[in-house]
Amino acid sequence: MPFDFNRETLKLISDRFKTLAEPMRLELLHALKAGEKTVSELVEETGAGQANVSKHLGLLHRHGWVERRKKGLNVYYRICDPMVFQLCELVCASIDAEVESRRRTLRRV
Amino acid sequence: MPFDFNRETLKLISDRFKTLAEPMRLELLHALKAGEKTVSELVEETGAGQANVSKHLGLLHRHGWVERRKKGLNVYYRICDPMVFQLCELVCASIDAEVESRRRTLRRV
DNA sequence: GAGGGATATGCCGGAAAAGTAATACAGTAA
DNA sequence: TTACTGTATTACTTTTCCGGCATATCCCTC
Repeated sequence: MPFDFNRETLKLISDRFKTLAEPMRLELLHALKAGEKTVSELVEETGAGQANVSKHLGLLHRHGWVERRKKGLNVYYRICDPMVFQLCELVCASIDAEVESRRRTLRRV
Repeated sequence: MPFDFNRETLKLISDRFKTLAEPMRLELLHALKAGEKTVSELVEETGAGQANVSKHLGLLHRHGWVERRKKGLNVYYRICDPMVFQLCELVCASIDAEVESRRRTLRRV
């Protein structure tokens, strides 16, 4: 077991969850699943403002979810750790479980 | 694949991450790992205010992470879906990976 | 029913974070 | 150098959320 769950560690973990707790950032990560892309491409794809996209990418980069590479005027971002998709899949499963649980509750089964 | 990642789905997923993006809630979940506990016990264990603990538990409950059971004056909370600990372990692994990555970067390896 | 303990809820102030616009910075081309 | 493009950063506004206080609600005991 690499961690004991003191306050400091819990803060680290929650910070990491917080990074994923924004639809726009998830959208960016999902867009990058297909391969590395420039900021402009991501702006185009998401329809969000350039400053906004840039800030979210910066945050994802600071937290180690994406890496970047400069090429001329462009900056290419790419997924650093595909584990993020495992996390999303687990969360999706938990959403399924929640929906199913509520269904059972409603049916009084 | 149960989900396609449209805006609505991304909102659902991010909401779920957001629920875990708070040290206090992680601490509560961790405390409940040992078994179901009352609000008072959790207040005692965490040292937080009663209203605060109650609100966090309510949020965790609304999002399907914990279940509750009333017994006399007390309300017993318990983990609903142990998957949350899988998520934490994955995040811990990603923290390790990030630390290691930064180490490599600093060493220019 | 009255009193008291356990839990939930509503309100408020402050901190954190998101979005936007404007601007600064870097790289390219002429 | 000058002009232009892509990206990052800053300042500002608005929204969201946590924590604390007071209070309401529920349930037990007497």
